[in-house]
Amino acid sequence: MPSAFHAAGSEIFSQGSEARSLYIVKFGCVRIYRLLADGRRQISAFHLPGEVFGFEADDRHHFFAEAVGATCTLSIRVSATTELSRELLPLALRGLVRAQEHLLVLGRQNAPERVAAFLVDMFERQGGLDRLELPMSRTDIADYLGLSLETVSRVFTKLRERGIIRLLSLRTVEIAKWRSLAEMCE
Amino acid sequence: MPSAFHAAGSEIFSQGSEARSLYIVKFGCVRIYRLLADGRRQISAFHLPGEVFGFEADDRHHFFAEAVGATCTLSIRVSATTELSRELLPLALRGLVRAQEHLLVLGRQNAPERVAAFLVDMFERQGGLDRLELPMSRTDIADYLGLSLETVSRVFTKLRERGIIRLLSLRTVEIAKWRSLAEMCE
DNA sequence: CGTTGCTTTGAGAGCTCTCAAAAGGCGTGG
DNA sequence: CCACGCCTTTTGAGAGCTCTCAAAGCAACG
Repeated sequence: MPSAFHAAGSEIFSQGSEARSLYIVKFGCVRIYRLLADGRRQISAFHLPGEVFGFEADDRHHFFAEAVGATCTLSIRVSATTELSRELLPLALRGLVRAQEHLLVLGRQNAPERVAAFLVDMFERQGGLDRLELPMSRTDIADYLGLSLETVSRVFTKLRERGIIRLLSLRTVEIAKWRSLAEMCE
Repeated sequence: MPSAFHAAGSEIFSQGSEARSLYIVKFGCVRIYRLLADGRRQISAFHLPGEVFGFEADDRHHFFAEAVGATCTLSIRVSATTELSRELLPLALRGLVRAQEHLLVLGRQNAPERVAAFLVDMFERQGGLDRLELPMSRTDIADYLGLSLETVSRVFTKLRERGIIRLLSLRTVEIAKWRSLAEMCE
Protein backbone atom coordinates (compact mmCIF):
# COMPACT_ATOMS: atom_id res chain seq x y z
CA MET A 1 0.00 0.00 0.00
CA PRO A 2 1.81 3.12 -1.22
CA SER A 3 1.75 5.90 1.32
CA ALA A 4 2.08 9.57 0.45
CA PHE A 5 2.81 12.77 2.31
CA HIS A 6 0.93 15.93 1.42
CA ALA A 7 1.99 19.42 2.49
CA ALA A 8 -0.68 21.77 3.83
CA GLY A 9 -2.94 22.91 0.99
CA SER A 10 -1.58 20.50 -1.60
CA GLU A 11 -3.84 18.70 -4.02
CA ILE A 12 -4.48 14.98 -3.62
CA PHE A 13 -6.73 14.63 -6.64
CA SER A 14 -8.73 17.05 -8.74
CA GLN A 15 -12.13 17.08 -10.37
CA GLY A 16 -12.05 15.45 -13.78
CA SER A 17 -8.90 13.44 -13.16
CA GLU A 18 -8.89 9.70 -13.41
CA ALA A 19 -10.07 7.89 -10.29
CA ARG A 20 -7.92 4.84 -9.78
CA SER A 21 -7.70 4.37 -6.04
CA LEU A 22 -9.20 4.97 -2.66
CA TYR A 23 -7.33 6.71 0.14
CA ILE A 24 -7.07 6.26 3.87
CA VAL A 25 -6.03 9.17 6.05
CA LYS A 26 -3.08 8.15 8.20
CA PHE A 27 -2.68 11.50 9.94
CA GLY A 28 -3.77 15.03 9.19
CA CYS A 29 -7.03 16.04 7.55
CA VAL A 30 -8.42 16.12 4.02
CA ARG A 31 -11.09 18.37 2.52
CA ILE A 32 -13.34 17.21 -0.33
CA TYR A 33 -14.89 20.06 -2.29
CA ARG A 34 -16.44 21.37 -5.43
CA LEU A 35 -16.29 24.80 -7.09
CA LEU A 36 -18.71 26.98 -8.99
CA ALA A 37 -17.48 28.88 -12.03
CA ASP A 38 -17.08 32.10 -10.06
CA GLY A 39 -15.02 30.47 -7.34
CA ARG A 40 -17.63 29.75 -4.71
CA ARG A 41 -16.58 26.61 -2.91
CA GLN A 42 -18.53 23.96 -1.05
CA ILE A 43 -16.64 21.49 1.09
CA SER A 44 -18.73 18.33 1.22
CA ALA A 45 -16.60 16.54 3.80
CA PHE A 46 -13.55 16.61 6.02
CA HIS A 47 -11.75 13.31 6.50
CA LEU A 48 -9.85 12.51 9.68
CA PRO A 49 -7.34 9.74 10.45
CA GLY A 50 -8.71 6.27 9.77
CA GLU A 51 -11.34 7.44 7.32
CA VAL A 52 -11.56 6.36 3.68
CA PHE A 53 -12.20 8.83 0.86
CA GLY A 54 -12.02 8.93 -2.91
CA PHE A 55 -15.23 7.06 -3.75
CA GLU A 56 -16.53 7.95 -7.19
CA ALA A 57 -19.43 6.84 -9.32
CA ASP A 58 -17.37 6.28 -12.46
CA ASP A 59 -13.72 6.40 -13.44
CA ARG A 60 -13.44 10.16 -13.02
CA HIS A 61 -13.19 12.23 -9.87
CA HIS A 62 -16.19 14.51 -9.42
CA PHE A 63 -14.51 16.47 -6.63
CA PHE A 64 -11.27 17.99 -5.48
CA ALA A 65 -9.33 16.65 -2.52
CA GLU A 66 -6.69 18.66 -0.68
CA ALA A 67 -4.65 18.26 2.48
CA VAL A 68 -5.89 20.70 5.11
CA GLY A 69 -2.67 20.59 7.09
CA ALA A 70 0.35 18.31 6.78
CA THR A 71 -1.25 14.99 5.93
CA CYS A 72 -0.28 11.43 5.18
CA THR A 73 -2.46 9.04 3.18
CA LEU A 74 -2.35 5.45 2.07
CA SER A 75 -3.77 4.72 -1.36
CA ILE A 76 -5.41 1.47 -2.30
CA ARG A 77 -5.72 0.36 -5.88
CA VAL A 78 -9.26 -0.88 -6.41
CA SER A 79 -10.35 -2.69 -9.53
CA ALA A 80 -13.99 -3.43 -10.28
CA THR A 81 -13.42 -7.11 -9.91
CA THR A 82 -11.70 -6.96 -6.58
CA GLU A 83 -12.97 -8.80 -3.57
CA LEU A 84 -13.22 -5.53 -1.69
CA SER A 85 -16.70 -4.61 -2.96
CA ARG A 86 -18.26 -6.33 -0.01
CA GLU A 87 -16.24 -4.32 2.46
CA LEU A 88 -16.51 -1.11 0.49
CA LEU A 89 -20.28 -0.98 0.36
CA PRO A 90 -20.71 -0.28 4.09
CA LEU A 91 -18.18 2.55 3.86
CA ALA A 92 -19.90 4.06 0.85
CA LEU A 93 -23.27 3.79 2.56
CA ARG A 94 -21.92 5.46 5.69
CA GLY A 95 -20.73 8.32 3.49
CA LEU A 96 -24.09 8.52 1.78
CA VAL A 97 -25.94 8.83 5.09
CA ARG A 98 -23.46 11.46 6.30
CA ALA A 99 -23.90 13.52 3.14
CA GLN A 100 -27.67 13.32 3.37
CA GLU A 101 -27.58 14.35 7.00
CA HIS A 102 -25.41 17.30 6.07
CA LEU A 103 -28.07 18.32 3.55
CA LEU A 104 -30.43 18.92 6.47
CA VAL A 105 -27.87 21.21 8.09
CA LEU A 106 -27.29 23.23 4.93
CA GLY A 107 -30.91 23.34 3.85
CA ARG A 108 -32.75 23.97 7.08
CA GLN A 109 -30.51 25.15 9.90
CA ASN A 110 -29.41 28.69 10.72
CA ALA A 111 -25.86 29.82 11.41
CA PRO A 112 -25.64 28.99 15.15
CA GLU A 113 -27.24 25.60 14.56
CA ARG A 114 -24.81 24.80 11.75
CA VAL A 115 -21.75 25.65 13.82
CA ALA A 116 -23.11 23.65 16.76
CA ALA A 117 -23.73 20.66 14.48
CA PHE A 118 -20.19 20.96 13.15
CA LEU A 119 -18.62 21.05 16.61
CA VAL A 120 -20.70 18.14 17.89
CA ASP A 121 -19.76 16.09 14.84
CA MET A 122 -16.05 16.88 15.13
CA PHE A 123 -16.04 16.07 18.83
CA GLU A 124 -17.76 12.75 18.32
CA ARG A 125 -15.36 11.79 15.57
CA GLN A 126 -12.32 12.69 17.64
CA GLY A 127 -13.35 10.11 20.19
CA GLY A 128 -15.16 12.15 22.78
CA LEU A 129 -12.20 14.00 24.25
CA ASP A 130 -13.24 17.24 25.88
CA ARG A 131 -10.62 19.20 24.01
CA LEU A 132 -10.69 19.52 20.24
CA GLU A 133 -7.91 20.65 17.95
CA LEU A 134 -9.47 21.94 14.74
CA PRO A 135 -7.18 21.29 11.79
CA MET A 136 -9.03 23.68 9.48
CA SER A 137 -9.39 27.45 9.17
CA ARG A 138 -12.54 29.50 9.69
CA THR A 139 -12.74 29.80 5.90
CA ASP A 140 -12.79 26.01 5.57
CA ILE A 141 -15.48 25.72 8.22
CA ALA A 142 -17.50 28.41 6.44
CA ASP A 143 -17.23 26.61 3.11
CA TYR A 144 -18.30 23.39 4.80
CA LEU A 145 -21.31 25.00 6.48
CA GLY A 146 -22.41 27.21 3.60
CA LEU A 147 -21.70 30.43 5.53
CA SER A 148 -19.28 33.33 5.22
CA LEU A 149 -16.14 33.16 7.30
CA GLU A 150 -17.24 36.28 9.17
CA THR A 151 -20.49 34.65 10.22
CA VAL A 152 -18.61 31.58 11.46
CA SER A 153 -16.31 33.83 13.49
CA ARG A 154 -19.24 35.73 14.97
CA VAL A 155 -20.96 32.50 16.02
CA PHE A 156 -17.76 31.26 17.71
CA THR A 157 -17.57 34.53 19.60
CA LYS A 158 -21.21 34.26 20.64
CA LEU A 159 -20.77 30.67 21.84
CA ARG A 160 -17.76 31.76 23.86
CA GLU A 161 -19.61 34.73 25.37
CA ARG A 162 -22.48 32.48 26.36
CA GLY A 163 -20.04 30.13 28.08
CA ILE A 164 -20.89 27.17 25.86
CA ILE A 165 -17.36 26.76 24.51
CA ARG A 166 -13.89 27.91 25.55
CA LEU A 167 -11.22 28.85 23.02
CA LEU A 168 -7.83 27.85 24.43
CA SER A 169 -6.26 29.05 21.23
CA LEU A 170 -7.80 30.07 17.93
CA ARG A 171 -8.25 26.48 16.87
CA THR A 172 -8.43 24.67 20.19
CA VAL A 173 -11.97 24.29 21.45
CA GLU A 174 -13.24 23.00 24.75
CA ILE A 175 -16.91 22.30 25.32
CA ALA A 176 -18.11 23.81 28.58
CA LYS A 177 -21.81 23.04 28.16
CA TRP A 178 -22.19 19.96 26.03
CA ARG A 179 -25.92 19.88 26.72
CA SER A 180 -26.50 23.39 25.37
CA LEU A 181 -24.50 22.65 22.25
CA ALA A 182 -26.35 19.42 21.54
CA GLU A 183 -29.70 21.13 22.06
CA MET A 184 -28.80 23.74 19.46
CA CYS A 185 -28.76 20.99 16.82
CA GLU A 186 -32.31 19.97 17.86
CA MET B 1 -40.22 -9.43 -5.90
CA PRO B 2 -43.20 -8.14 -3.91
CA SER B 3 -44.67 -5.01 -5.41
CA ALA B 4 -46.60 -2.43 -3.43
CA PHE B 5 -48.92 0.46 -4.23
CA HIS B 6 -48.68 3.65 -2.20
CA ALA B 7 -51.36 6.34 -2.17
CA ALA B 8 -50.26 9.96 -2.44
CA GLY B 9 -48.60 11.07 0.78
CA SER B 10 -48.42 7.62 2.32
CA GLU B 11 -45.39 6.43 4.23
CA ILE B 12 -43.09 3.82 2.69
CA PHE B 13 -40.69 3.64 5.61
CA SER B 14 -39.92 5.88 8.55
CA GLN B 15 -36.81 6.99 10.37
CA GLY B 16 -35.85 4.53 13.07
CA SER B 17 -37.71 1.60 11.58
CA GLU B 18 -35.90 -1.57 10.61
CA ALA B 19 -34.26 -1.48 7.19
CA ARG B 20 -34.74 -4.85 5.55
CA SER B 21 -35.02 -4.13 1.85
CA LEU B 22 -34.29 -1.84 -1.03
CA TYR B 23 -36.98 -0.40 -3.27
CA ILE B 24 -37.32 0.29 -6.96
CA VAL B 25 -39.79 2.89 -8.17
CA LYS B 26 -42.09 1.34 -10.76
CA PHE B 27 -44.15 4.46 -11.38
CA GLY B 28 -44.80 7.63 -9.46
CA CYS B 29 -42.30 9.47 -7.28
CA VAL B 30 -40.83 9.07 -3.80
CA ARG B 31 -39.42 11.71 -1.47
CA ILE B 32 -36.67 10.90 1.05
CA TYR B 33 -36.50 13.35 3.94
CA ARG B 34 -35.48 14.14 7.45
CA LEU B 35 -37.11 16.33 10.09
CA LEU B 36 -35.87 18.66 12.81
CA ALA B 37 -37.59 18.67 16.18
CA ASP B 38 -39.64 21.75 15.30
CA GLY B 39 -40.91 20.31 12.05
CA ARG B 40 -38.47 21.81 9.55
CA ARG B 41 -38.07 19.30 6.75
CA GLN B 42 -35.24 18.65 4.32
CA ILE B 43 -35.91 16.43 1.34
CA SER B 44 -32.60 14.87 0.37
CA ALA B 45 -33.83 13.23 -2.81
CA PHE B 46 -36.73 12.56 -5.13
CA HIS B 47 -36.77 9.15 -6.78
CA LEU B 48 -38.32 8.61 -10.19
CA PRO B 49 -39.28 5.39 -12.02
CA GLY B 50 -36.38 2.99 -12.40
CA GLU B 51 -34.42 4.39 -9.48
CA VAL B 52 -33.41 2.46 -6.37
CA PHE B 53 -33.78 3.85 -2.86
CA GLY B 54 -33.67 2.65 0.72
CA PHE B 55 -29.90 2.39 1.15
CA GLU B 56 -28.90 2.61 4.81
CA ALA B 57 -25.65 2.39 6.70
CA ASP B 58 -26.93 -0.05 9.31
CA ASP B 59 -30.10 -2.00 9.99
CA ARG B 60 -32.16 1.10 10.77
CA HIS B 61 -33.63 3.70 8.44
CA HIS B 62 -32.12 7.13 9.00
CA PHE B 63 -34.75 8.85 6.85
CA PHE B 64 -38.41 8.92 5.98
CA ALA B 65 -39.72 7.84 2.61
CA GLU B 66 -43.14 8.83 1.29
CA ALA B 67 -45.01 8.54 -1.98
CA VAL B 68 -45.29 11.98 -3.58
CA GLY B 69 -48.22 10.99 -5.77
CA ALA B 70 -49.76 7.60 -6.45
CA THR B 71 -46.72 5.37 -6.59
CA CYS B 72 -45.81 1.75 -7.10
CA THR B 73 -42.61 0.18 -5.81
CA LEU B 74 -40.91 -3.19 -5.91
CA SER B 75 -39.05 -4.21 -2.80
CA ILE B 76 -35.96 -6.40 -2.82
CA ARG B 77 -34.87 -8.30 0.24
CA VAL B 78 -31.12 -7.82 0.61
CA SER B 79 -29.05 -9.77 3.07
CA ALA B 80 -25.47 -8.92 3.86
CA THR B 81 -24.25 -12.12 2.27
CA THR B 82 -26.10 -11.73 -0.98
CA GLU B 83 -24.37 -11.66 -4.30
CA LEU B 84 -25.86 -8.24 -4.98
CA SER B 85 -23.13 -6.23 -3.20
CA ARG B 86 -21.21 -5.97 -6.41
CA GLU B 87 -24.15 -4.48 -8.28
CA LEU B 88 -25.25 -2.36 -5.34
CA LEU B 89 -21.99 -0.49 -4.87
CA PRO B 90 -22.27 1.48 -8.13
CA LEU B 91 -25.81 2.52 -7.22
CA ALA B 92 -24.77 3.60 -3.75
CA LEU B 93 -21.84 5.53 -5.17
CA ARG B 94 -24.07 7.26 -7.69
CA GLY B 95 -26.30 8.33 -4.80
CA LEU B 96 -23.29 9.55 -2.85
CA VAL B 97 -22.10 11.74 -5.71
CA ARG B 98 -25.61 13.10 -6.22
CA ALA B 99 -25.94 13.99 -2.54
CA GLN B 100 -22.56 15.69 -2.51
CA GLU B 101 -23.43 17.66 -5.62
CA HIS B 102 -26.66 18.74 -3.97
CA LEU B 103 -24.60 20.04 -1.04
CA LEU B 104 -23.07 22.58 -3.40
CA VAL B 105 -26.54 23.77 -4.40
CA LEU B 106 -27.73 24.14 -0.81
CA GLY B 107 -24.52 25.58 0.53
CA ARG B 108 -23.47 28.01 -2.15
CA GLN B 109 -26.24 28.84 -4.65
CA ASN B 110 -28.96 31.47 -4.37
CA ALA B 111 -32.66 30.94 -4.96
CA PRO B 112 -32.77 31.36 -8.77
CA GLU B 113 -29.70 29.14 -9.17
CA ARG B 114 -31.23 26.45 -6.98
CA VAL B 115 -34.49 26.35 -8.91
CA ALA B 116 -32.60 26.29 -12.20
CA ALA B 117 -30.45 23.41 -10.98
CA PHE B 118 -33.57 21.55 -9.91
CA LEU B 119 -35.29 22.00 -13.27
CA VAL B 120 -32.21 21.00 -15.24
CA ASP B 121 -31.79 17.90 -13.11
CA MET B 122 -35.43 16.88 -13.43
CA PHE B 123 -35.37 17.40 -17.19
CA GLU B 124 -32.24 15.32 -17.63
CA ARG B 125 -33.66 12.51 -15.55
CA GLN B 126 -36.92 12.50 -17.46
CA GLY B 127 -35.03 11.66 -20.59
CA GLY B 128 -34.64 15.02 -22.23
CA LEU B 129 -38.23 15.62 -23.26
CA ASP B 130 -38.98 19.29 -23.67
CA ARG B 131 -42.05 19.07 -21.49
CA LEU B 132 -41.83 18.15 -17.82
CA GLU B 133 -44.62 17.04 -15.54
CA LEU B 134 -43.58 17.79 -11.97
CA PRO B 135 -45.02 15.21 -9.59
CA MET B 136 -44.33 17.31 -6.47
CA SER B 137 -45.79 20.45 -4.94
CA ARG B 138 -44.03 23.80 -4.51
CA THR B 139 -43.67 22.93 -0.83
CA ASP B 140 -41.81 19.74 -1.74
CA ILE B 141 -39.54 21.64 -4.11
CA ALA B 142 -38.90 24.23 -1.40
CA ASP B 143 -37.99 21.55 1.13
CA TYR B 144 -35.67 19.97 -1.40
CA LEU B 145 -33.95 23.25 -2.22
CA GLY B 146 -33.80 24.66 1.30
CA LEU B 147 -36.10 27.58 0.44
CA SER B 148 -39.57 28.72 1.48
CA LEU B 149 -42.42 27.75 -0.82
CA GLU B 150 -43.12 31.43 -1.50
CA THR B 151 -39.58 31.97 -2.73
CA VAL B 152 -39.87 28.97 -5.04
CA SER B 153 -43.10 30.36 -6.41
CA ARG B 154 -41.58 33.78 -6.96
CA VAL B 155 -38.64 32.30 -8.84
CA PHE B 156 -40.97 30.29 -11.09
CA THR B 157 -42.86 33.49 -11.84
CA LYS B 158 -39.64 35.33 -12.59
CA LEU B 159 -38.39 32.57 -14.92
CA ARG B 160 -41.73 32.68 -16.74
CA GLU B 161 -41.65 36.47 -17.06
CA ARG B 162 -38.14 36.30 -18.46
CA GLY B 163 -39.32 33.78 -21.05
CA ILE B 164 -37.00 31.04 -19.83
CA ILE B 165 -39.77 28.60 -18.99
CA ARG B 166 -43.44 28.24 -19.88
CA LEU B 167 -46.02 26.94 -17.40
CA LEU B 168 -48.64 24.98 -19.33
CA SER B 169 -50.30 24.18 -16.05
CA LEU B 170 -49.16 24.70 -12.47
CA ARG B 171 -46.98 21.64 -12.62
CA THR B 172 -46.26 21.30 -16.30
CA VAL B 173 -43.08 23.05 -17.32
CA GLU B 174 -41.62 23.66 -20.76
CA ILE B 175 -38.12 25.00 -21.22
CA ALA B 176 -38.06 27.85 -23.70
CA LYS B 177 -34.41 28.83 -23.27
CA TRP B 178 -32.42 25.82 -22.23
CA ARG B 179 -29.20 27.74 -22.55
CA SER B 180 -30.24 30.46 -20.13
CA LEU B 181 -31.37 27.91 -17.60
CA ALA B 182 -28.16 25.90 -17.81
CA GLU B 183 -26.07 29.05 -17.47
CA MET B 184 -27.88 29.94 -14.26
CA CYS B 185 -26.39 26.83 -12.65
CA GLU B 186 -22.87 27.95 -13.64
C1' DC C 1 -71.65 26.35 -6.71
C1' DG C 2 -69.30 25.99 -2.30
C1' DT C 3 -65.39 23.77 -0.18
C1' DT C 4 -60.70 22.61 0.18
C1' DG C 5 -55.98 22.75 -0.80
C1' DC C 6 -52.30 24.61 -3.58
C1' DT C 7 -50.20 28.63 -5.61
C1' DT C 8 -49.33 33.42 -6.27
C1' DT C 9 -48.49 38.00 -4.76
C1' DG C 10 -47.50 41.74 -1.40
C1' DA C 11 -45.24 44.06 2.60
C1' DG C 12 -42.15 44.28 6.19
C1' DA C 13 -38.74 42.04 9.23
C1' DG C 14 -34.59 39.53 10.03
C1' DC C 15 -30.60 36.98 9.13
C1' DT C 16 -26.51 36.64 6.70
C1' DC C 17 -23.47 38.69 3.35
C1' DT C 18 -20.18 42.09 1.67
C1' DC C 19 -16.97 45.51 2.37
C1' DA C 20 -13.73 47.47 5.47
C1' DA C 21 -10.59 47.93 9.11
C1' DA C 22 -8.56 46.57 13.40
C1' DA C 23 -6.62 42.94 16.24
C1' DG C 24 -4.09 38.84 17.09
C1' DG C 25 -0.66 34.84 16.04
C1' DC C 26 3.26 33.02 14.19
C1' DG C 27 7.55 32.61 11.89
C1' DT C 28 11.66 34.88 10.17
C1' DG C 29 15.46 37.74 10.67
C1' DG C 30 17.98 41.18 12.96
C1' DC D 1 14.81 38.44 22.69
C1' DC D 2 12.48 41.69 20.07
C1' DA D 3 10.81 43.76 15.64
C1' DC D 4 8.64 43.11 11.40
C1' DG D 5 5.56 41.25 8.04
C1' DC D 6 2.14 38.07 6.64
C1' DC D 7 -1.86 35.62 7.32
C1' DT D 8 -5.84 34.49 10.05
C1' DT D 9 -9.40 36.01 12.88
C1' DT D 10 -12.39 39.35 14.89
C1' DT D 11 -15.41 43.21 14.85
C1' DG D 12 -18.31 46.87 12.77
C1' DA D 13 -21.72 48.99 9.54
C1' DG D 14 -24.81 48.83 5.94
C1' DA D 15 -26.98 46.34 2.05
C1' DG D 16 -29.53 42.57 0.17
C1' DC D 17 -31.73 38.30 -0.13
C1' DT D 18 -34.96 35.31 1.72
C1' DC D 19 -38.32 34.50 5.30
C1' DT D 20 -42.65 35.21 7.71
C1' DC D 21 -47.18 36.70 7.88
C1' DA D 22 -51.21 37.74 5.33
C1' DA D 23 -54.53 37.80 1.77
C1' DA D 24 -56.09 36.94 -2.78
C1' DG D 25 -56.28 33.93 -6.89
C1' DC D 26 -57.00 29.25 -8.94
C1' DA D 27 -58.05 24.55 -9.71
C1' DA D 28 -60.01 20.22 -8.51
C1' DC D 29 -63.92 17.90 -6.57
C1' DG D 30 -68.11 16.74 -4.51
